[in-house]
Formats: sequence, C-alpha cells, structure tokens
Amino acid sequence: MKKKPAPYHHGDLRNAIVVRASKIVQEDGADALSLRACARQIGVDASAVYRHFKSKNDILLEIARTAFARLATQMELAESKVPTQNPHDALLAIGVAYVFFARANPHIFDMMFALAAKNCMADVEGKSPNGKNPAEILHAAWGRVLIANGRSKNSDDSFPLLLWGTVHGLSNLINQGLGLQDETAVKTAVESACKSMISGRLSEPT
Amino acid sequence: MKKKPAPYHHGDLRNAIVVRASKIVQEDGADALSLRACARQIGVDASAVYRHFKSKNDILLEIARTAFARLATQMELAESKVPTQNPHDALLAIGVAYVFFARANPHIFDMMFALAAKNCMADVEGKSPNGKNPAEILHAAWGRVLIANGRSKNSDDSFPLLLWGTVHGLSNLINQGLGLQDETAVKTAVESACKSMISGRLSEPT
DNA sequence: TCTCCAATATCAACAGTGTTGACATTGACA
DNA sequence: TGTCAATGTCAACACTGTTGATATTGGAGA
Repeated sequence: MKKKPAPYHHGDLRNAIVVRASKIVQEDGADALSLRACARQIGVDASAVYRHFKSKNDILLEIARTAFARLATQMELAESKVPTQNPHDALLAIGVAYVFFARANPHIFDMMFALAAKNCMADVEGKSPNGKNPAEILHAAWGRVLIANGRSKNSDDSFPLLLWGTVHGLSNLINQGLGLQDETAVKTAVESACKSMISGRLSEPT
Repeated sequence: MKKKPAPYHHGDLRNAIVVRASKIVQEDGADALSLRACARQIGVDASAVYRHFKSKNDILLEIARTAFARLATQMELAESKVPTQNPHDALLAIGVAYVFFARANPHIFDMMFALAAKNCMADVEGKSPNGKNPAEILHAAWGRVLIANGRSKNSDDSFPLLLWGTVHGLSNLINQGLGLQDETAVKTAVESACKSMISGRLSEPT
C-alpha cells in the first residue's frame, strides 16, 4: 500500500523545503519564491516552515551557502585538472569555472550576491570540502603563479580581487545576454581577459 | 497664505513619484520601495499612481533609464577631460568613472541591472545627451585606441565587453565591501586592471 | 459666464505575501 | 502507559501591487 494520504508529520520537511525552494529560485529567480506556494507544493501549511527556519531570509541563506560551496568545489576541480607545474593555466581554469558556474545557475548566482549585500558576505560564505571559499582559492592560485615566477607572495595583494572582479563582471554581462553566448567563445574570452591581466601584473616592477 | 492643506489634484504627481521613489531606492534599495508607502509620503492615495504609471515595474524602468543616462554622461565627461591625443588614458578615465558611479549609487546601480534582467536591456537603455549608451561609449573609446596604435577597428570586437565586464565586476565587489574602499585605491586598481587588459590585447597579433 | 468633459484623485476590495500565536497531533522516552 | 517536546494546522495581522467604481476638478467650448 502507498503512503497514507497526508501524514501529520512530514518526516523530512526541512530538507524538502530547501530542495523545493532551490528549484524555484533556480528556475524563476529569488523574487519568485513564495513560502506559501513552496509549502503548498510540498503539501504542508506555510507556518510549518517556521519550525525549521526563522525567516525566508534564512532559507535563502542556506541555499546561498551550499551554492557557494558548490562553486568553490567546481573551481578546485577545474584547478586540479591542470598539471601542478602550470599554475598559470590553473588560474585560467579557475576563472573559466567561475563563469561557467554563473552561466549554469544564473538565478542562483544573482541571489548569492544579492543576499550577501542584504546580509553580510560572511553569512553566505560557503566552502569547498577543502575548507576554502572562492576568494581563498583565487588567492592561493595566484600565490602559486607568483612563486612560479620567482616572486614573493604578498598577503594584502589586491590582484586576486581584480581577477575576481573580471570574471564576476563577465558572468553578469553574459547572463544579461549582452554577448558571448557560445560556450567556447566564453572560454576563450575569459582566458584572454585573465591572461592579459596576469601578464600585465607580472610585467610590473616587483 | 500657505497652500490649502490637501488640494485634490497634486499638480505634478508624476514627477513627485519619480523623485520620491528614486530617493527610496537610492537610500534603501529597490526591494524597500513600496508604492503605498511612497504615495503616503507624497500625501496621495496609492491608486493615484496608476494614473501615471501602469505598474511598479514601469516606475523602476523610468528611474533606471535616467540613471543609465547619468552614467553615460559621467563617462563622457571623464573622457572629455583627457586630451584627445591620449585615447588610452581616456579609456582608463571612462572605466574609473563607471566604477565611481556605481560606488556613489550602489542601490541604483544594482537595480539598473536587476531590472535589465527582468525586462530586457533595451527597455532600460539610457543615453547621454550625445545619444550614446555606456556600451557604445566604451566601444568608441576602444576604437580610438586601436587607431592610435595603427590598427583597424572591428565592429564585432568583443574586447569592449571584456573591459565592461572588468569594471562592472569590480563595481559589484567593491559595493559588497570586499575590498578597495579608499577612493584613490579604487582609482589605482581600476586603472591597473584596465591597463593590463589593454596592453595584453594590443600585444596580440593583428 | 456656464456647462460639460477628460484628467486626475479617492475609496473599497481582491488576491497575494511573510510572520505570529493558539491549538492539535504525534513519536519517543521515562 | 503517560508525558512531553517536536512538529504540524488554523486563523489572524499587517502588509503588498493592482483594479473598478466613484468623486472632484481645471479648462475648453457654447
């Protein structure tokens, strides 16, 4: 026999909420997420949500955190596919992975940073299994490029931020549909942009 | 004698709505804009708004359009301050102006592109008095750099988009408070990033 | 000057939202 | 088996954007 039509206790509601809400945000954007509609789809009253989250914002925070973790994971994965003797190309691969993630999850990507603006970045910070967030991954990869070029690392070097800004901005414009829709064109453009920035920086005096 | 306490006809309601709504968005972000609260502040019923705009979205569109126009104007102004013999520095100045605009109007800046995502970019396009939008200004300025370097312009060159992406992404990260809060640090960083990208591109084969 | 009308405002209502407090049901542990 | 904390429902509150019916008005035509 099947499940009883509507058991009073859902059993896994917290998880069901996150899954459902993620799907809605992924498909239609954060503004399209209504707790009542979400609960209705799950087959539960809207107020039941508040046994598991203290607000709608908290649900979005959880989704954003896991998204940041996924992003960090994919950045590390891309990096790991490049031979360690080639930190320069590894850095390019990281940049491409960033943009590809944004392209594959445009609404989630928007939401992650919109939420970071409303709350604070630390609240949405998600980390890879290795315990690193995107900024730290970029920073470490740049450090390896410096070393490979006989330079010393500088912990308050702002270059990783410039690099981040570049791939972040490209992600936004691409998701706006302002150009570079083809996947290989995106890859080429991102690599070209990062390459220029890196070589420009390395040509500066120590 | 003062105005009568509450004249039935406001007289300049359309304009008053835009001004008030702009202020709210500028101060607290687009999500904080409520038509009812906005109308209440003006001293008018909420439904009166619908004599002048067909929806909330339309009000935001109007605000975004004028903001895009302001942005374009400031980009051209910055460009015009650089001697025409130096198109390279003019391009840098344009980039800095872009980021400075974003920094001075963080919520408006966010709204402009969030709105372009929901609607389409053409609907929010605002132009400078010279009839150019930000993308066109960048494109033209890059064309002058090419010519000054003995190259030919290419109308489907994607480089202006890369440049745009860079300054756009930096704007976002800076507004998130992720670094570069000091004005001169911002200027230096933006110039350095753009310089690297330009020289990288110019060093590529024709 | 008077009349009428289109423009512009109000008011009441609809359907929707996030959130809360009081109450109902349940599974698990003493 | 009885009790209790966890987890669900229900009704309500104060909002929201939007619409249709109604009121008020300034200005154009007679």
